[in-house]
Amino acid sequence: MHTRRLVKRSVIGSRVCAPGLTGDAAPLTGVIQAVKQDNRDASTGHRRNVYTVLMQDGSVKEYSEEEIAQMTAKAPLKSSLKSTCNGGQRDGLTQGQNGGVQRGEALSLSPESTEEPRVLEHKRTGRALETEKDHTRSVSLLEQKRKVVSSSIDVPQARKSEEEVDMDKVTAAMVLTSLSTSPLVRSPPVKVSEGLNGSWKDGGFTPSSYSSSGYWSWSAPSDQSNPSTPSPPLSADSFKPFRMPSLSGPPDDNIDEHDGNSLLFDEPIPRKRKNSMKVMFKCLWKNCGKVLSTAAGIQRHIRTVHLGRNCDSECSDGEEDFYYTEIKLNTDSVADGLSSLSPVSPSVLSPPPALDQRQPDGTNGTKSESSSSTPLSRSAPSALYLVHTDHAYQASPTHSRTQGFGEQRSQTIAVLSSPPRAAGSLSRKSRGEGKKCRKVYGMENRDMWCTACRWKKACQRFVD
DNA sequence: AGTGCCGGGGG
DNA sequence: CCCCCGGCACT
Repeated sequence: MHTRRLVKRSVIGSRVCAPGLTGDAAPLTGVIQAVKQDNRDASTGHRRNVYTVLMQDGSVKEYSEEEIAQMTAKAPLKSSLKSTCNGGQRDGLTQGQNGGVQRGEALSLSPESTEEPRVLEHKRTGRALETEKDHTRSVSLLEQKRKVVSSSIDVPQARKSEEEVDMDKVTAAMVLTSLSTSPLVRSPPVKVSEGLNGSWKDGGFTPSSYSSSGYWSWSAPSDQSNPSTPSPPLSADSFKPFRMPSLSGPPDDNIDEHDGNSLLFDEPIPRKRKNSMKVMFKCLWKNCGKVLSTAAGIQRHIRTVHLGRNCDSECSDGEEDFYYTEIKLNTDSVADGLSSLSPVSPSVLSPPPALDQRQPDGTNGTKSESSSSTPLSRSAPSALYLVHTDHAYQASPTHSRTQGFGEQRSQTIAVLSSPPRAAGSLSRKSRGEGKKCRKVYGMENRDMWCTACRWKKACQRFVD
């Protein structure tokens, strides 16, 4: 099917690889300037297209459809052009995650696919035309490319060189395009997030712009409801700036990303995503629940307030880590995309409220709503927290310290910020899922439980 | 079945 | 109060 779709559409602006006047010896690349149908000329009787190509050397030539197709298809060398132009193979390669299906088609290059190049082209000029006609396809390709960006593929380079060669006026545009483009792709989770974290975290919260790694969402405003497409895309605006240089190099980026595109494509391209995350640090000390925006702050808080140490961080033995938890709030729409339940309301973004509700002593009835142990558990989340928890033992420092019960540190857990169970039973909230004395100490050590647990009351030690 | 804890009891 | 437990809601 791809062939059908690929071809026959406007290819103006597409680059092609054509044999020089002398033949294959010196292949030239050129840009299709016009296409016309020529019935008369067809020796075979059926009509065919004649492409007017502006060659890199400035000359203008006309080629029949077949000629162009062949040129591109035949010489391996030239194929570079092809890939350069359309990036088709890349698309196929990188599909991994989602949307593998449709992309697959892009992969195969048939002779006809010669025209595919134009897809790429839309970076520059020809895009408007093709867009209109074949935007659907274009979009998918773009998407793919975007996704692929990070992957290491040699294609890019080839393309680049080609472009340099044949692009004259277009070159500039290309460069700009590639530089500013695609948001892309999978962000190396950890790295990115950390880096970003620090920055915004310290400065107060900046609700939007942080993209978390691991989660992507596609919530294009206009069409998040595309259940069938698992693919996501992702990209966060914030990435743009650095992404190019480091990740994939200019070449692959490709594509779209220009405003122009967005205008041209009426389809919402999932690219501009905002994955925003916030990181908060919550004190886990019994009945404290203080939430600070910086790790240092929370550590200091714990050190001074709970551990009774006044010295600076130097004298810290790291114990503070056990008493606070890092919470990442993912404001983006993973939730809405995945859970498809409720549209996200911005209001939910602020973590504090959610956290606060339960910290009080747990007796007011709202205590355990967010679970720290079940990832993505609740339904209809509007935002989600990634809780990075270190231990929650705030019990008696001496105890936990020396005994070291579960030493599992750093578990990353996702918790939803919106009141999970609102929908369900009103009377009873779901029970807290965090560690409780019983779990931590076991029935054998019941005497070590907090009194509340002993009384079968809401645990006050491990308040989640 | 195991767990969390509300709502009630007894001292 | 302190301590304990029946029993329900959840997982």
